[in-house]
Amino acid sequence: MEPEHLSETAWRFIHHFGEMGSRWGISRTVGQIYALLYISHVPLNADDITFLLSFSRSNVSMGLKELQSWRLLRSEFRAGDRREYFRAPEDVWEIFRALADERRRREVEPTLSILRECLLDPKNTPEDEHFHNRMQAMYDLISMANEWFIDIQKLNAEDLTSLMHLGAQAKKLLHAKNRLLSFAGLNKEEIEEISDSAG
Amino acid sequence: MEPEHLSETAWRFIHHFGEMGSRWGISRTVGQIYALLYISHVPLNADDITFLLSFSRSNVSMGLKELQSWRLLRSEFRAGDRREYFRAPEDVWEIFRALADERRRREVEPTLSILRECLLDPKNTPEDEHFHNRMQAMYDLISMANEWFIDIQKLNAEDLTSLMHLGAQAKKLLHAKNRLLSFAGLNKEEIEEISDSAG
DNA sequence: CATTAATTTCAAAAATCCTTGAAAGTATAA
DNA sequence: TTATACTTTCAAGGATTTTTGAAATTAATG
Repeated sequence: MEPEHLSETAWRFIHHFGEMGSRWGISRTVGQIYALLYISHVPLNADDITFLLSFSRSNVSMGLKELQSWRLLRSEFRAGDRREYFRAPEDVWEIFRALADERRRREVEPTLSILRECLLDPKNTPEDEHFHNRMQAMYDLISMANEWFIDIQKLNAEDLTSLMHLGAQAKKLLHAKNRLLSFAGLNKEEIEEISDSAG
Repeated sequence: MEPEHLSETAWRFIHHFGEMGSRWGISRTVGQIYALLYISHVPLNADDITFLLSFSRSNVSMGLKELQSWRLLRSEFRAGDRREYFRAPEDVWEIFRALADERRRREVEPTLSILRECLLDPKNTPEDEHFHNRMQAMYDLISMANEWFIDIQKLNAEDLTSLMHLGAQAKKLLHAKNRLLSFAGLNKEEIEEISDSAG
């Protein structure tokens, strides 16, 4: 059972994500394959993808392999059919999280390692001193963002939504909460306890 | 006055950021030029960069032009010297913010436009319906993250730090605050007022 | 075990992206 | 105005990345 050809709209979507992928270190092909799997209402096998996107079979195979290395695919087999069927996870936040986490591991962590190494090197001149400070500043920011993402990653889609809508206002909240609790005459430990129980 | 050659450590740093750049849609050269400017204790002109990194003069010129298009450079002139001297902003958060904002404008906004267009297209079949829902889900997440970043961008480095350290706990705070204010017998408007004044 | 179905590997071709030097452009100084 | 110092443009060449088809591999079936 061959799948139908793609609609005009579907192709526009797929094409755009191919282009975007190529700006993000993922090849055009891989971007398009993923976009197709993302919008498909039914899991697809490699031949379906080859047919729908007109790539070579081997290109599709390599693309699927790469997507799997990013942990971005689910796959299944069917009775009486040897072929493997692929699909993208339902939840967009889950997809984004997988992608971001993999980049974190492949790119951010190695960068932090290099920075740590460089920070250990001896400082012989005032220029070295300056260099050291700049690297430290960069290390601090990347490290903080890295930790932050590890933390955020634990949230489900709903909690993420409320946190994001909170946005920059979260800072205000912290102040407001502490002020209120001070009014109420509570001490630090009691504040923490209430915060925890409210999660 | 020629600048000295780069130290071993400096070269390691520059080389790594060149490689990283090439995974992020910025060419190796451009990545290295920026890394050099970032760690330099003194502003550099195009010839200094050519000398230190051994690229062609024209490559450096184009690289600097690209970095300027990303709003990542400061430049200055000196009395009795026609050459333009470049440097990176001091504040790493400012750099990151400029980079992220430019990507937001160049990549995220166009993606949202395409999605909006696709979402307007007619839904003729159940497959179209499914496709529509998936695009809507993606639109919602990207749009939310986009708004969030616009919001976060306004923060200075210090406030960013406290917000990030707050991390996923911010959600708890929201609940804790509302509970406490309820205890205190305040209504919604009063809560907002206190939150605002505490910023 | 041999056959068939499906997938993967890999080296070469194609496409894309990056770098260069020569030439043109711009602006200051004499 | 001409000479000089510096910067930018651009087409050609070089390097890297992507894509492909043929051949090898793996795995299920009769």
